[in-house]
Parts: sequence; structure tokens; C-alpha cells
Amino acid sequence: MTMLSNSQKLYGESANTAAGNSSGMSASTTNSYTINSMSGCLPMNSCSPQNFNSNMLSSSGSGVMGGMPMPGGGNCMTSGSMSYSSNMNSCMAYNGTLGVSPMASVARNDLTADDASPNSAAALQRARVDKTYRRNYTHAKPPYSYISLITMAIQNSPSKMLTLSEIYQFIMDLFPFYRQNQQRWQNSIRHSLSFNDCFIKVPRTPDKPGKGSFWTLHPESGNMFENGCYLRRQKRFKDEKKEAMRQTHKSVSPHHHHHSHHDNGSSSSEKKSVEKLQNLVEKSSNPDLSMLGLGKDTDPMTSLLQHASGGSELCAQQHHQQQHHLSGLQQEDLAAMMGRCHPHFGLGGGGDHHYNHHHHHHHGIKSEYTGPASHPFSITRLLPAESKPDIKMYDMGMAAAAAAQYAPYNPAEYYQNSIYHTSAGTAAL
DNA sequence: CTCTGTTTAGCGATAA
DNA sequence: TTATCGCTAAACAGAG
Repeated sequence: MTMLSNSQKLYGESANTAAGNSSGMSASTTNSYTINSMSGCLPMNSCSPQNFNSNMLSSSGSGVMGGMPMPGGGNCMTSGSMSYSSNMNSCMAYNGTLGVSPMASVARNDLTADDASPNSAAALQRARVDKTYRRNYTHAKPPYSYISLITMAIQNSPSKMLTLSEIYQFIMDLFPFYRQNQQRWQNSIRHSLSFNDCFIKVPRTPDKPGKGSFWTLHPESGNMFENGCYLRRQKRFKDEKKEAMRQTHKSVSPHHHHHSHHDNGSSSSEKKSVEKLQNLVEKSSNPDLSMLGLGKDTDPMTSLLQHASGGSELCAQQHHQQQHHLSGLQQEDLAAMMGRCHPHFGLGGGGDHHYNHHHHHHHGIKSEYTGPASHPFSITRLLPAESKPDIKMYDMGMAAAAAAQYAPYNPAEYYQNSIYHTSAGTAAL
């Protein structure tokens, strides 16, 4: 059991500063630590929930399986096999053994102690008292790609549009891990926003002065995490038009010593995004765009669950490169949230682009969905009725609630266990 | 100046 | 194996 593959690396945030050496990050700079990777340790190359669950999460048992999450014990956090200590070395230790991870213990009420003594009261007690456990847990790198984090943030906002800084804030509020090394991950976030066609930049209107633009999701991006994997999409969403434009630009550029500004005003990049929008508008003759204007029509929660909820096959934790410490979280909620992606965007028209790979894939994508928000942590119920954008989730309640939605680390208990309470609670910083 | 965005590059890791 | 995907670094430009 405990053999970890050394294939996966986590970039220890604490360690190297963003600076780094010129040539990318060499192996040395990234003090990476390995973590167990599914694929690594296990033969299976797929992320079947079953396997995952049994092998990875095992003890925690929280299974999110098909649909209903952990009724009983509530462990929302399923196995977090990874630890979180900011510096990883420590974690690895148990990391291989999923069940025993500190996080797991913290998360679950019944947890087994990290010391293998299963439900010992003492262990439990200790877990509750010892802040380091909590801290470690809380600070673990969430098993979500930046793309999924951004998506979560946007979808969670009432208007379905956020500024860059709001996205940052959302992530930091929810995941303590990202309160560190901001420069590094924020650069990545910016890169993700610009680089991925699934994110669209919406200019500010005069009535809303402020710093950057708003970012929203491409109406046709569909449910990018349909497979339940938040670390790696099966296929990257590409906007054909935009892509075409890119090509064109490229082939034309040679001569133009530095873009001859025969364009009036806006930079080429600006233009691009504008066009992007325009295209959007054209394409979606209507409904979809409502979101651009302000997606209120979308009831976040409802839509949310509609899709996914059950569906998360949780293969999420699955492997995936670096980071990815899988902390097993409750995929469910997340799935629910992500899943909803654009539920109603029926995309009927031309939508599905790349997202249908049904092809083979064991991914059983979508398990049967059993009905709306029936489970405890479904966003439908947890989501603050109206998330006020500005309120930030600083106040506890919010933080907990928010966290709950994504179930990353389970909110409810999490909260109960005073994780946020004690330290972060007030700290919330 | 800092913050936003865009873009290129290279790396590690997975999927096909 | 190759094709992709995601992460990080970094150069760069523009806005505030």
C-alpha cells in the first residue's frame, strides 16, 4: 500500500520563490514531492470511481460514489490522501496510505488517527486539538486545475462574471493553500484566462468603472468537467473562430514589423477579445448571452445540480500531474457545481464541439442523476441564497458555506471541527 | 509604479 | 510512441 509513485510532483510552494531560474523550472527548483498517483500505483489507467474509491480513498470511505455521498459519517472529505503541509515532505509519508492521512482524520468525524489507531478517542481528540493537522489539511493543494478553480469562481458568482481580482479572492477564500506564493499561481491564473478559449473577457461598461475586465465562461464551453475530473479535461475547449483568427494573425505577422497600428485604437489583443464577444453574440442568437449581460436567469444552484450532481464520477482525483494531490474531496458537490456548467445552454446548436467524446473511455460519465439536490452538500442547499459579490466570504458563515459548495474540504464538519473556527476562522485572512 | 492581459517557451504527465 | 493538457516562468504592452 504505501508505495507511492514518484511520478507525481507537487510543487512545494513554500520552497522556492517565484523567482526561479530562467529556464523554466528545472527539476531541482521545484522541490517536488511525490504523491501517490493513481495511475502510478495502480494498474488502472482509468479513473474509475470504484477503483479510486477503494484504492485511494479506501478508509475514508466517504464515497461519493454514484450519487449519494456520505450519508452517515459525513466525511465530506473523503480521503485526502495528501497532506497538506505546505511543505510537503512530511506529507508524503502517509500519503501513500490513503486512509490514514491526517486530513482524512480531520475531516472525518470518526477518523482514524493518523497513527493508525482507528477510532481512538484519543486520536480524535488530538486531531482536534492539534492545529498542525488542521493546518496541514487546510493548506493542502486542492485537486483542481486552475481552469476548474476559475470556473468555480465564475459560476459561483451571481452575474457569472468576475474580475481577475475577484477570481483570486474567491480562490484564496476557499483554499488556504493559495494564500501563499500568490505571484506564482496568479500568474498561472492569468495565463489560463488568456490562453483558454473557454474564458471570455467582457469589457467593463461605463457604469461600472474599475480596474480590469470581467471574465466569464464561453457559452459553448459546455461542461468541461463532465468526466468528473477536475484536474484534466479530456479535451480543451476551442473556439473555432478564435482559433482561426489566431492562425491568420500568425501567417500575416511576418512583415508587420511589430504590428503596424493601422488599427484604430485597440490593440490587437483587444480586438481579439472584442471579436470574440461579437462572435459570441452572433452565434448564440440569444439565450446564452443573457449571461453576458448578466446571467441572472440562471439559477445557480438549480442548474448546478441538474447535471452533475450525481454524475461525478470522481475520477477526479485521479492522477494528473504535479500538484494534484488528490485530496479526495467530495467530488459530488464540486461535480454538481461544475457540472452545471452551462446546463441550460442547450448548446443544441453547434455546441458540442469537442466535448462529446464518448468514444471509448470507461468514463462512465454521468451516472444516473438521482434528483435534485438530494444530498446534504449539494450546492443547492448550501449555496447562499444570494451570494453577494462583495461581501467576500470572509465572514465565517460564508466561508464555510462556500467551501461547502465545492466540498473540497467539507464545510460542515470542517466547520464544526472548528477548523475555520479556531485558526482560520478568525484569521480567515 | 502596480495590476491586467497576452504570448511564447519548456517541462512533466497523461491519454490515445 | 506521439499528441495533448496543464503548470510555471518570463517578456512584454497597456491601463489606471
